[in-house]
Amino acid sequence: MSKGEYKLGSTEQEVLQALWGVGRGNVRQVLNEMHARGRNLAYTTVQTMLTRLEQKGFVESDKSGMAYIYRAAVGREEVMRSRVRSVVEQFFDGAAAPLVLQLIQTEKFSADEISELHKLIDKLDSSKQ
Amino acid sequence: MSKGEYKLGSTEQEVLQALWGVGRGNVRQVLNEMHARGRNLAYTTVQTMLTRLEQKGFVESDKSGMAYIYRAAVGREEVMRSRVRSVVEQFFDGAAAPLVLQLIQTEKFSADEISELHKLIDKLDSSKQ
DNA sequence: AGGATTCTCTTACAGATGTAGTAGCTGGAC
DNA sequence: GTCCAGCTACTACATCTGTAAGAGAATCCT
Repeated sequence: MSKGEYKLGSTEQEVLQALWGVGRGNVRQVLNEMHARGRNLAYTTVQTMLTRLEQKGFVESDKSGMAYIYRAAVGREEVMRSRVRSVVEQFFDGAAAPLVLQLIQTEKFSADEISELHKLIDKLDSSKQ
Repeated sequence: MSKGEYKLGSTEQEVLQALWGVGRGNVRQVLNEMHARGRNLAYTTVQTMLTRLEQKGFVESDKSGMAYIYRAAVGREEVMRSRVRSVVEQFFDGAAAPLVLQLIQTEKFSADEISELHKLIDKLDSSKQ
């Protein structure tokens, strides 16, 4: 089953994001990061979240002195890709291209971004045939 | 938080997808669609889901004779876009272009898809400057 | 009419999630 | 040595989700 498919509640996700933000740290540091991001939770709430995230395998910790130091056990990239995958599966029948098309049509891109895309696609193009 | 914001559980989503699939129909029809998609739930489970979806405003119904006929109150497109938006916010700081880049780099596209993309981007390109 | 079928309505219940209080341990300040 | 600030551990509890059974009403078959 490859991965238990990143099933997280929304607050859990926020905490994980904060942890990615700090890299590694104890509860307090993650809490502060959350605050910095405008999310106010109680110390113990963050603690609970980190514990649960650890139980689910998204986070690891080691005890250094009195406090536990937490760090993410899964990469941001990895989780992101899985989220994108899930959207692609659910809404585009597994094909990513239509999503790209839809993004290009709906979202506004700057000229820079466009030429960036251009380059990339050209590269794909030539490596393909 | 923001407004309504499509917050659905996973089974709720599946049921909504099935409802999009059938267009409009009663519980039984949605149930059948679910079965067709390989998802086996009890009749009453689907019923519960539809009721909850209605409470949340994702679905509407009207009584025709004995049975309720359900239909989605939100478009597939709309929900999809919101899901994509949420990924973009969470992982790309709100900018869609990086997601497109990441998709292009990670996913495999057929030659057809590539030329399709090509065309689209050319169009964007010229309409932009 | 009487049973079978099919709906809706009501109720249940376990597990996940969000949120947090309280108690107790511990290392440093004094 | 005592006290405090900070950390963990344990506990709590309301909601939300997934899943469904059972009761009762309308409809249909024969």
